[in-house]
Amino acid sequence: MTEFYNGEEKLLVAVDSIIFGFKDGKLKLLIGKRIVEPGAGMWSLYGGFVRINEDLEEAARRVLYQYTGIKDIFMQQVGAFGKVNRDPGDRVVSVAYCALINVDDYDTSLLDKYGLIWADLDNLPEMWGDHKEMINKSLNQLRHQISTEPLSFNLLPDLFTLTQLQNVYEAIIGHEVDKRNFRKRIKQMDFIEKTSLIDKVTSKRGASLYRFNKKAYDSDGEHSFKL
Amino acid sequence: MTEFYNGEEKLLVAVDSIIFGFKDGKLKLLIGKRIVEPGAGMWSLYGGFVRINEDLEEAARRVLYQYTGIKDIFMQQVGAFGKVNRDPGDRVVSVAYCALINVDDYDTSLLDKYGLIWADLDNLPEMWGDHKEMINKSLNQLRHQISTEPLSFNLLPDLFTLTQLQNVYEAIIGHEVDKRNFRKRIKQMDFIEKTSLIDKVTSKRGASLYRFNKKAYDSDGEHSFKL
DNA sequence: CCAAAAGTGTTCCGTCTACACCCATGG
DNA sequence: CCATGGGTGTAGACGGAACACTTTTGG
Repeated sequence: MTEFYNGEEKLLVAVDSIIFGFKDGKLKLLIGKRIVEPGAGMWSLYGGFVRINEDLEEAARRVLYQYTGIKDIFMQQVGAFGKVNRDPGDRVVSVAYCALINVDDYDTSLLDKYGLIWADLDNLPEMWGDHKEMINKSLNQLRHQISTEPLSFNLLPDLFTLTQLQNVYEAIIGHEVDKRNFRKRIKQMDFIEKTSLIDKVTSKRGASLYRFNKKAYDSDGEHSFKL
Repeated sequence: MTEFYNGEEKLLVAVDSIIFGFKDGKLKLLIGKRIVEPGAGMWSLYGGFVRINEDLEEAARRVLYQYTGIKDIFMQQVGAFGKVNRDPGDRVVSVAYCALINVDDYDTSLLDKYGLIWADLDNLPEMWGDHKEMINKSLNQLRHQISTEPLSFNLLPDLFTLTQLQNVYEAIIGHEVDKRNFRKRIKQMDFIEKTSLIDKVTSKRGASLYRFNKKAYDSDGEHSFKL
């Protein structure tokens, strides 16, 4: 590529991944201990440097895949973090990306290899640099988004019970909601379909299984719900 | 600074400024024609490269000041834009920042010097690269924010009439609202104070002047209004 | 038979919306 | 005297929040 902007200073650009996972009814966060200096041994989001020939989002996906084996999931930009001294190792501008997955859907062997763990969101250790700030911003974003977009379904199997759906919802917003009100709202969303199947695993009585109908959702347009 | 991350690729990092201005009851956008290749002559946001020893936000402020003489205003990050080919001149990751000002509060001599103009938001020309995308994202953000934060007051003098306030509000959200409902909401916000002064300039009858009380606002906590 | 989860309606209250007329004044 | 912008109230619709009991069945 011809370079038009000679004489300008170049910087390291990194991506950091904020991966929220759902497990045991709670939100978790994927973190690991830094293995490189400076700051080796500190808890940290994992990330990597953006290469000259890859998009920011590509870089985020590459890094996610490398550390977790996860691919093809929805990742969303949280923002750029660019204070001069945010990383004592060098001047690094970092772009944070976030994703939301179901912990049990993925294999943990890679995680072990890199020493990554699912930490409890409401009991995080001290974090490296400005990572706490990234996490907070992302969490805010997530909570806002859940009232306009159907995030919860990323965390559930194709068929799920309403109680499971409610558990996911509560984990994200961070507090409990009334069961009857919740189910009333669901009933009005025609893109959440009741099937004739019954789940007998999680309860003795058995609960109806539901399904998220993406086509109905996409074609609907009107989504002023809270889920 | 010692460099810990040797061997990683460095990129150009730029900031682009999305400056919304309010004038004649409408939202405007500050744009100019590119003076450097590639793409010289195309309409563009103005921006600049981030230096190794300045924060992203510092860079945004420096560039804003350089082109407009404006300083000490609230700027907010819109996001990072980092597709590989977004700028044919070189690999550039750009972080967009946005601000909102009142056009008449500032001197235009610098703008003329750099060939910047206040373009009509709803009648923008073709824009360079991904700048249209930046603008749209920023506008969305702005419209969301106006329901949680008192943006409008940046666009008004210290003392303003309710009609002026309503004009600003309508310009941002992009449609008209009912006068009585609007004023009802205002009455419930105790951080918008009626003064005993009357403005006789804009109407024959005269309109009461109001003031935004920042202290009352900050100490209030509860701001579930729409303004 | 009992523990555990599923399922189900109603009432109240606050908020948003739609809507139309009189007032004061300068020119 | 009239054109211009300033100022005011009410009624209905709607949506969110609070609230408790019955059902089924595996162990």
